[in-house]
Amino acid sequence: MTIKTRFAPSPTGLLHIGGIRTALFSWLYARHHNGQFVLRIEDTDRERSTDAAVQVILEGMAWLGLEHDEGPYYQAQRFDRYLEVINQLLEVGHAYRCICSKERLEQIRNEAMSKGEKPRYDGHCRALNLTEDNAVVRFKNPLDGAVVVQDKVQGHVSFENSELDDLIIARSDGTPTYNLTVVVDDMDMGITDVIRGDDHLNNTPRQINIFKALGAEIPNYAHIPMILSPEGKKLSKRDGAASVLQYRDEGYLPEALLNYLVRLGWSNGDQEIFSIEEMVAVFDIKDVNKSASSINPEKLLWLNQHYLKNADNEWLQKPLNDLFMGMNIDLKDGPDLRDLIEVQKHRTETLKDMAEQSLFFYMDFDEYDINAAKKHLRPVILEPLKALYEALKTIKDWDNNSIKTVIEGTADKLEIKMGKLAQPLRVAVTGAGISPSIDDTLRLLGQEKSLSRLLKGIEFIENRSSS
RNA sequence: GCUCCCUUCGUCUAGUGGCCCAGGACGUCGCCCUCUCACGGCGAAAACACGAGUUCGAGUCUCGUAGGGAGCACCA
Repeated sequence: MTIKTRFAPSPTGLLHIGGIRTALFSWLYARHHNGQFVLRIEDTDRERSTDAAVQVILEGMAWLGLEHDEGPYYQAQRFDRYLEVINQLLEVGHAYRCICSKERLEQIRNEAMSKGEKPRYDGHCRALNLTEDNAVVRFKNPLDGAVVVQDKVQGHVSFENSELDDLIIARSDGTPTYNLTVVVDDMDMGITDVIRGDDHLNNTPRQINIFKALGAEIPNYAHIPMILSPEGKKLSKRDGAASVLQYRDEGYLPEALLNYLVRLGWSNGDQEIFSIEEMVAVFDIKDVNKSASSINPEKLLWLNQHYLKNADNEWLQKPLNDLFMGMNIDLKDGPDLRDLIEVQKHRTETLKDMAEQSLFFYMDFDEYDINAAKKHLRPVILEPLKALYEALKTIKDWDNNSIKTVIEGTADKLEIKMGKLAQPLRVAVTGAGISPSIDDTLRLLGQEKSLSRLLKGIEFIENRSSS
């Protein structure tokens, strides 16, 4: 049978990396088995669902290349079908209407809690055969026996039916609830493998009972552990619970994020680096760990750097360009992006770092970094810089080799160390003490700009020593 | 409270009874390279939650304890 998995996020909050990892595992499982991957938006909560959240799901999945074969389906568009199933359940006696007030339910809950029991609905209306239209509809859960979830990650997990209660499948306004819609959809869409967060494990026996009542085939389940913050707590916005797109905007590459996520709770021996193709080839849901894992931003950064170093310069242009645009930088005034990328990609961790550390190539700076200027733009270096200026001026072919030769030659002639000359030069042309190698820096900057900035640096020292 | 789940270096993990005085990776620290910052190279510190049991032998099996998590909605 063809494997069919699905990713079914609810657009009530922005899709974050926890959701993405679930999506990735589902996607990988489907791809590994040459199966199908369905995207379904669970937007039955019309109050809390937002278009912005739907947009993040669609854009995020596309950005990461987790393409779906079917969908996106929207549950809000399938209400007729859910009602049909609810009525069917009502007719065959697997469900019943209930008019218990919220106050009564609240009271039952409180009593159970105070007696040290698990709060459950007491089945008050179960045998009443009510027909009121404004009643909720409850599913008749079996009273005894047990439901065994044969989970691909968690193993056998058994639940006593006596622990479960008659859950509401339709609200008093007639709208269906989550546990019903999931089952109907998974059934209708022919989902063979449900891969989702282990926060749903407790819902699974209820859903299995509904599947049984419907006479439908029960899918395989795999409940994957949650992702925790670096502190081991629940993920919060600042550690990745915000939109996945934030990672894109911060200059992460899709393959780095995917590689990072796939190694969270899953491994293939000691292998750390996985191309998408390798993941698809070796991923198996059975190898997923059962325990939750904390995210580690440093490792993500390391992977991002790895992928950045190995990325195609041509390909990197687009995302880098977007980042520069976001910073209102006019790229016409500086080096070609491909040339910039070639030198910067080996020394930055994210595209955003790359953009930020390259600003001086595209715009003039008003002030020097105060510490760098204090340390390097000093009178002692005035004459050497002047000599260097003259020498650089004579260069005909502005390439690394001639630039380097001139700087080293000047240092030699004046009997000063390379570093003593290069660092002041760097501060003069970049405004600060950090940049690519000095020859790359000057080459990318261009002869004209290099010279004019060096001249300004010389003037700066002169003004400083005279005041 | 009740039900279910989890527990190897700071973090992600390898490990399916002897190959483990526990391996890899990120991070950290040290050294080397070096015009800055990085990259790179070399090296170091760093873990089987605890307690019983089974066994000739346990990180690996069983039970208990402690700690953590999830669920128990007319949310998904």
